[in-house]
Amino acid sequence: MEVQPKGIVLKAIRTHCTDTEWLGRSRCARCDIHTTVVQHLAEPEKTDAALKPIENVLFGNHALIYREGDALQSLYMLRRGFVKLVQHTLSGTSRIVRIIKSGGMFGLESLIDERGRHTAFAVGEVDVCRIPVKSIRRLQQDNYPMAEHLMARWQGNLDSADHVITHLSTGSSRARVASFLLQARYDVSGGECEYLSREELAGLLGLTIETVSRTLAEFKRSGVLREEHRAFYFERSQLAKIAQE
Amino acid sequence: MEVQPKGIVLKAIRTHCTDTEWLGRSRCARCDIHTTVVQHLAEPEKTDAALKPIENVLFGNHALIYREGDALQSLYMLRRGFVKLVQHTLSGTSRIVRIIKSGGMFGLESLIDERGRHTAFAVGEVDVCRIPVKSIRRLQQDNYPMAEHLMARWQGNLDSADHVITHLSTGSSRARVASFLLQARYDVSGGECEYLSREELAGLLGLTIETVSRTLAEFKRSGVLREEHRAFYFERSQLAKIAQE
DNA sequence: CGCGGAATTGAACCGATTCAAGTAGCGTGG
DNA sequence: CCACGCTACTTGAATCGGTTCAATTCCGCG
Repeated sequence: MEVQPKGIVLKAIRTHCTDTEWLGRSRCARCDIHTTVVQHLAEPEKTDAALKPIENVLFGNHALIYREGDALQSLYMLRRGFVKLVQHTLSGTSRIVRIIKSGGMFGLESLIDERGRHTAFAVGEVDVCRIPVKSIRRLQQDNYPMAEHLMARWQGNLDSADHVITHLSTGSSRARVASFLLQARYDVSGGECEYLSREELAGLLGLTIETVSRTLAEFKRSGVLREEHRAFYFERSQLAKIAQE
Repeated sequence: MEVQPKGIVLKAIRTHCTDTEWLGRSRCARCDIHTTVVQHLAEPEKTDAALKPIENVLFGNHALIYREGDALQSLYMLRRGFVKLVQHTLSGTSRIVRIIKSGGMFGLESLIDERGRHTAFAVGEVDVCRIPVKSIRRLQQDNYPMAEHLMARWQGNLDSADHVITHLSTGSSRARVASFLLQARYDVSGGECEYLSREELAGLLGLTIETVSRTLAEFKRSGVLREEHRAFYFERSQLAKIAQE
């Protein structure tokens, strides 16, 4: 229950928890993500009722969203920012299992048995929709094509987990860091690239902070990587070569 | 597309592909796994039609079930034995991403976009039901509570993947091997414990064959582990202590 | 019996970790 | 505005652990 991730300090927890009206229908209806979840609204009036309990919540960097073992009554849709899902190992260190990117969902396990599988932290400024399980069930009952979307989400998370196993937890430190940069860069849309700290990178790649730092430094020295204002720049082909070492 | 896992040789591929009658209804109806997938059969006659195309297939050890990148038209329910899901890394080596145990499902991605995410091999004698995506969709159309079961399966696979990340890909070789033994032993029901080869263990734990062999040998020497007739015996508490090193 | 694949064991090597020290960056308060 | 302190990051040197390469043993099977 109690999670004390080594070296990670929780900073601000700002939850601009809005009243139901503010977000209930007016916002959801025009949310670009909304359409991917609730499509083909055959009977809008029913949908509105189901959507009302959805809260829009903002978290500051390092904010705790939920803990491993928590009883989750909601799942989350990430509208902006990144969320890291952390599990602690038997030895007490913590391992980042997945990075959720905007548009992704997490806490889906709440639909199965409510037991949160990870501790979820905000990485940077984060904007989520907290969707009560009840809302989902209600939509499902009304026979909205909810299930298929959810299954696709599950598969997406599974793909992400498999990627961490195959590419970020296997091979030399050079290959892992390169693999991370390739897919991180690839997934960032819009240019602004808020990225993980060295410590978070270490937790995701199963390496130490020092090794990550050294590896990045070496990449920079050899000219395949540039770092400016907390953003990385590189040529894909060069890093791709390193990733397959 | 072409997968050539380093050092892994495909042996026999025996597919006792049965005619539709043999399995169609008579077998499915009394399959203990069947009930977990298709419950509450409101209209049995419709279900029968959907279940008919389900094939029961046997694979020998090391048999290839499908390849990474294949267009899957079916998903699989494992009735007996183990299946390993393998992905190849950028450097050409292969990594075991998940071990499916009897009762588990794999190839669920066929429901999303048909593209097989892994190469699936039989580990030992394997008995699967190959369920066409069409059958699933048909059941779903008829409003059977299929979706929830499938979501639970997805979550189960996700839990498994996360476990590989957190416990089998992190920490010392001693801790990883101990963690594997703990959960492997725990999951084996019925006593007979067909287990993975050293090579497969290495692929799952992200170690080399030699390291796995050495670690197991050390466990045996120090008295925490016994190996007889390809089965491991140990006291949970002792290995649990090692797992948290 | 002898073959071949899997597993074991040894020794040298290499790369990641560990421990320790130093630097850079940033917000706070004097 | 600078000084301070905190944290994140960097860098170095020594150590440790896993890999690599090579040789040997074990075991099932024709």
